[in-house]
Amino acid sequence: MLSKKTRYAISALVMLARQEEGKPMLIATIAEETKAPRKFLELILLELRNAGFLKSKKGAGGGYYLGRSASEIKLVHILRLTGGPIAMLPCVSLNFYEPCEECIEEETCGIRDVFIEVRDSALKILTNTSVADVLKREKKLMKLFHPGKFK
Amino acid sequence: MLSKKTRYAISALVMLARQEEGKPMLIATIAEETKAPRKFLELILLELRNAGFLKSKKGAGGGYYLGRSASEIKLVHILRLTGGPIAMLPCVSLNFYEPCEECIEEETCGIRDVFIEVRDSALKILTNTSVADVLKREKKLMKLFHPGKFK
DNA sequence: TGAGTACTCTACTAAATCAATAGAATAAGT
DNA sequence: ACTTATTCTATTGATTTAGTAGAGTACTCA
Repeated sequence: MLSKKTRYAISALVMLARQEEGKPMLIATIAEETKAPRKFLELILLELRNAGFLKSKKGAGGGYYLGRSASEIKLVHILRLTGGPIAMLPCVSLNFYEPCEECIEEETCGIRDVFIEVRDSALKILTNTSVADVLKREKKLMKLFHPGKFK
Repeated sequence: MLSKKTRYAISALVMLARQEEGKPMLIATIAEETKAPRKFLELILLELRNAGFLKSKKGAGGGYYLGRSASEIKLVHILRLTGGPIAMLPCVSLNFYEPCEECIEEETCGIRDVFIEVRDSALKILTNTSVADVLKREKKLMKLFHPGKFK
């Protein structure tokens, strides 16, 4: 399961991508719209900023805006930054690897072999999907479920 | 990430499948080989038994043995039983579903849409892989890494 | 230039979950 | 009967996640 932290991070980035134009948005506004506790969100936005995904402006008229184009920010980057390992076992994690305590020999472990496959299939989707793609999906779904509101 | 509980459950089942023949195996033996704490493993085996994956015999010469053929026990069954949701978000979980608190409308949520795809790709592998398949993979890997020991 | 706005940073606390332990009860075999 | 071994309930400890508090810093605009 993704942590709330990761969930809020994705929501915030999608939100800022929707806004586009590079216009700064207040933490307070993002918090309200994504239903994240304001102070908690601050920490998350800060982390995203330090990693270069966001930029910020202080003072009146300030706020957060995307630090790079929405199509360059892949979901896998967000997950990794906010600490969620993608793999289901430590011994198959690329970025949070830890040797398996239970099995005798990693290379010949059948369990590990299966979960490498699971990891790869998830990774493939998450590395190919950007924040911009999420927006595209959103639009596609809107047309599908509320055809009247669009043409 | 899978919980230790799930990890121990899979290991135990694979272990018992390797033994086959329906000969009962002591908790103590399984615990030793899978490096699981004995008392903790007891709880897990009990749960597997109550779900029908294992059978047990009390008294001298007793122990645990497979309750059904190794090829019928799919990994997805074990994960679900021992409590690990497969999905990365509650709102896309088939067995542990909870409505999303953050988004306005589930059907048109782009984030959800992506994670449905991730879930399905994992599910496909886990429903198609049985404990028997894990053993097969193990053997294949053994031949690959230790070709001398086999013919 | 100064008043107010809004991000930045460090430290702490609360809650939930996971992992493990303890010990008594029950059942089966010899 | 006595030993072996599973069954079941309850409790504890450790770790992680989620959220809170508050002081500090930088910037904008009038």
